[in-house]
Amino acid sequence: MTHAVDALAALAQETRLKVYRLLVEAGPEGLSAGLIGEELDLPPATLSFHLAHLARSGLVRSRQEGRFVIYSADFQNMNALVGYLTENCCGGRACAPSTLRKRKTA
Amino acid sequence: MTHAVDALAALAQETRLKVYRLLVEAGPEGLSAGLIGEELDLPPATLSFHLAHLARSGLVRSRQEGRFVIYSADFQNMNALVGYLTENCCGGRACAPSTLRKRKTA
DNA sequence: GCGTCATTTCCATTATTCTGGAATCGTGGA
DNA sequence: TCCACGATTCCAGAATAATGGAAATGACGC
Repeated sequence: MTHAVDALAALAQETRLKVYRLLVEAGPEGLSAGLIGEELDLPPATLSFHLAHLARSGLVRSRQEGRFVIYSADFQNMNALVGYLTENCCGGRACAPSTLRKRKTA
Repeated sequence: MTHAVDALAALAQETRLKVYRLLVEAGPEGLSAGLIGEELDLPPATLSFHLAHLARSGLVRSRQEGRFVIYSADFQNMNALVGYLTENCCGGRACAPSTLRKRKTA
């Protein structure tokens, strides 16, 4: 529960959402902090603040690679979050909102 | 984009997340404001503030029914949000994080 | 060890959000 | 019309989050 709130709060901010989506697009290889900052044109302190926030939330991982710190999206945790949000949907009864069934999430 | 941030911000708060999950569980019929407040033990002003927030975000709908206002989860918008978050996953390349593929979301 | 470059921490300022009591609005029944 | 009740708005105080410059940390090559 607290985890979910943290994860959602991490994404509920324009800059962090941009960072996150950039990392989702980048895939498991991830991107260095520097590249992200360049791409989104952010001052280092601001970027670091937001990256730390995302990492704390579990939605993003970081690994050191030489002088760089590489960030990447944690797809498992994102998936757990989505699961949590739709848990017990419609109290187990047949679920009218059909759109929820169609997902295959490429 | 702004929509996504609003939706995420709406859920990124313990009380609102509880309300939302309650409504997901309740299904399309929804629950009256009063019932929600009773269930979660919230003062009316606080509850109203959070319900308004959720409704503004589009994740929750409200309809008047006699003297009651009934709130219900908007499953379509939630689904759109999830889609947005995983858009362009891994830049279109074969997607290593397999967990994302398995979802069928009952 | 020393300079360089990537990233983070420190800090103060500014802005935003949460909370809940009291007053108000709106609907329906008597 | 008047009352009762459900829900919302108003307001102000308290708490929390975002921003970015400057200084500190850490890693590598020489």
